[in-house]
Amino acid sequence: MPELPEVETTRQGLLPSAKGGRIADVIVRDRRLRWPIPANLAQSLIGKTVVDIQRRGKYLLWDCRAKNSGRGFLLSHLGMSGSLRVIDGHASEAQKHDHLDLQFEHGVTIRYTDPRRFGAMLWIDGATPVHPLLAALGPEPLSADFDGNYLFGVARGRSVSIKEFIMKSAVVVGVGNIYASESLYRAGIHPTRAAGKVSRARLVRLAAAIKTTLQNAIDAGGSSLRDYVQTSGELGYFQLRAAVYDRALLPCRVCQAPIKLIRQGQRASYYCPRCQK
DNA sequence: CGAGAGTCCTGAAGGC
DNA sequence: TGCCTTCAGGACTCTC
Repeated sequence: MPELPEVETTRQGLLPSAKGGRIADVIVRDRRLRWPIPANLAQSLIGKTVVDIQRRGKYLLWDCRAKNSGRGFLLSHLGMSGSLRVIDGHASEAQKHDHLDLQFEHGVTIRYTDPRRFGAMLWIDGATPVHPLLAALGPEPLSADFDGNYLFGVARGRSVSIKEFIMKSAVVVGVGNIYASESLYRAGIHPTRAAGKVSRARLVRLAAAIKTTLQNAIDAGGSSLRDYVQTSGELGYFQLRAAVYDRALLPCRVCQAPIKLIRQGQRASYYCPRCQK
């Protein structure tokens, strides 16, 4: 499922095909996503040029402008099974879960596929990307705004586990279940420890671990599970060798202790009982 | 306000 | 072989 590295990889994969391209048509096959695709999405997009694609957390913001008739943003999210890929031409042999096509004047189609339909395709009208979904988001994990001191400040008094804490989008965006476990392992922090009880020094390590883990995955082109599809349409692959994720009972790569699997907030958590305190 | 549970969805995997 | 159950997961939304 797409985590931040996959979303960033997708953004980078789409840019060369989309940037500067003018949208000729929008084919909507199924509106039933996380929220229904708005009825005005197609008419809002058609005739506009995609001048840039930005990322905020796991959301993509497609900056769309028309010469005379305004500006707006396509707000997209891949959910957990969504993908966007570039197709040459406007061929329409759509498969079962191909819910939306963006057809460009220069002959390229960008196709959105999402079997579980947890993703989103929304429209923001106007010159600034303001939207309720974006209003309460925390800092970008790879930005200078995010560091151990910031984490320490927002974690004070919080009894929620550190693992669930770093997965909250209001704390920091883009840290999903896989990278939460991987980052905590790298930082040597036990996932069930209360967020407010982790020392400043250890949160400094954690923030650094999150940055390293995400950046490594981005550099590798995005790791993936099961049904992630790259923008080129190739199947996803594990570029990042997981240290703990999905390795229950397998030996820790450092100390050989069997990796533990527990459940936190209805999510699987993996950790090394010896390396993480 | 925070914490925890519920919710959407489909496909894969496991049990019988 | 086939049906049924369970699980997976992002993140919003609701309840207490």
